[in-house]
Amino acid sequence: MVKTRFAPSPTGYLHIGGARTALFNYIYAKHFGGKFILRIEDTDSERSLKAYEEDIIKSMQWLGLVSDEPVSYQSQRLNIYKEYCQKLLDEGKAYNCYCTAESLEEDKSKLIAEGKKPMYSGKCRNLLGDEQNVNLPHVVRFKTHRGDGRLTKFKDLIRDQSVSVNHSEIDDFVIMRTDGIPTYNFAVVIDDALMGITHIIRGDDHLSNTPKQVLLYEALGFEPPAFAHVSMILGNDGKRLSKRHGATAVMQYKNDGFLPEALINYLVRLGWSHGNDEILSLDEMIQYFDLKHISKSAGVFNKEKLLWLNAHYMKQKTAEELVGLINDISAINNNESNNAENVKTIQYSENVSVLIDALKPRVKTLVEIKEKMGFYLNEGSIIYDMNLLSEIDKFKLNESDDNEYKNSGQKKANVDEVIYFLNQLTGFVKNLHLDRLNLNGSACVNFIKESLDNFFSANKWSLKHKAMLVRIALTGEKISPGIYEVIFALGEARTLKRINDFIEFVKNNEVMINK
RNA sequence: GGCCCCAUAGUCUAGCGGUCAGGACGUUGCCCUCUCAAGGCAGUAACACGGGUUCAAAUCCCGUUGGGGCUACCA
Repeated sequence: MVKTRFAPSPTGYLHIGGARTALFNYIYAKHFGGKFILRIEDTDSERSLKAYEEDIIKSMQWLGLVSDEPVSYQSQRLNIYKEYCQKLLDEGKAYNCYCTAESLEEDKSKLIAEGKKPMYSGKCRNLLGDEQNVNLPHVVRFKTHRGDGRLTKFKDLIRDQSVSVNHSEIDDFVIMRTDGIPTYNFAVVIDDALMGITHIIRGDDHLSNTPKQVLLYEALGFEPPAFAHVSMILGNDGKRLSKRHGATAVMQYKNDGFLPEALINYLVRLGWSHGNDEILSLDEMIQYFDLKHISKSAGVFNKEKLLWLNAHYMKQKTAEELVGLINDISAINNNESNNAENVKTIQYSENVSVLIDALKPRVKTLVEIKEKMGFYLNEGSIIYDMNLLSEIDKFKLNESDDNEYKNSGQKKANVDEVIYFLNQLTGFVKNLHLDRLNLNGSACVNFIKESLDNFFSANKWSLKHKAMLVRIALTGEKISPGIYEVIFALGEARTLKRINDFIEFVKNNEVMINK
């Protein structure tokens, strides 16, 4: 049975590179009906943090990558590593090293100064029993085969070729630290072997470590698993992805309003392909995934494409689902920054439903939906911005002398005409009797559309020339969903109030408009 | 420095000896249109370089260049 694992160290948040590795492992195992497990490699007590551990687990959950076994922690398996270390010691495959960090550092800088490879001298390699005092601080080093001139090789499934390294390149590396905690290369081999991992899919930053691990598998009498090294994700400057390239933490994407299906889809296509397929559900990924089509070269993270995918997946959600998702992240984001405006949770209603459906094609993230609902969420009065005056200036009541206006060039809107129009609009809205209509959302929007169209044509007005004034009156913005939807979402009372408020705004700025 | 890995448009990629080098994001133009989007249509743009092998090379081999990784009592 195929069994894979994702083995992050809790020394940082789960970032998108790690998430992609986890995803590859997960869908590879599922493709073969196998198991996927999560193992926390917390052997670096200096840098490991509980908070990061929790972040990793939460991120994995959010992405839907569930471990088939309870999450394991290396810090809870110390006795196991000790046991195997002793075995190697007993068999003469490892030895205690009493060299101090200072003397090691000295040797190293000396070798570098001489232009030689900085490798361990092997000073403690052949200490006799009576030359040792295990009560003294010491590490355990693995006895490699330096000098035998042979190669250690392993096959990499992604490159579809063997990678080999000469033993002269492999140092007697430390497997057990002074404090009795194993190093990465040692613990990872024991865990993967004991946990029955059949395929190791990991970042290619581990490619150079693999020969050491293969040597360890042999010394321990374990069968090595299959290896597959995925190249790294780079930032847009071609450098290894880091915080300065913007968001890298998975949870940050959640909070920024991305859907997990979008992130997963983006990540799977960053380095893997299935012909020309771009949109893939988790099930489809599982069905089609293979190592053969994983790219060997590094990929650059491209947020534009992620946004495109996110927009795509948002369109597939119902308005009600989106409201739930938006409220969910608003709660989180508001804990961090207490912006009163955003604290409000959105109450789902038919008005909200129509509005969100109208907004869907206009946004790329959940956060953006809420931002663009601002005019609706704002229950008080709109503070009309002065930059709206330029739109008011363009207003012409009588459209038949369009050319006259254009040709006269300087002519500004006539405030009396603007107000006349707004008053007419008020009358129109009152006559709609929106509150008394018994229509569902889309039927009501249609009714508003027909009525407004009739109202305009009866006055020889066109939507084209009048819509903007209606829009800015009702929303305070130059950009909004269609005005029919806006009127429906706002409802009669708020629509009338805003028109009235806007009339006041126009009156108060008459001087500016006629300037 | 040494060792290892990688190389198709701005980006992600298809390709696995013979293709008009295909798709997607982006970008540009047009259509649609109450603004902005979305959508539709059209366009733009790539085999890093140099040698081989072969009738034929983006594809195979070798160099060069460029990028990345490892070289820890980090993972």
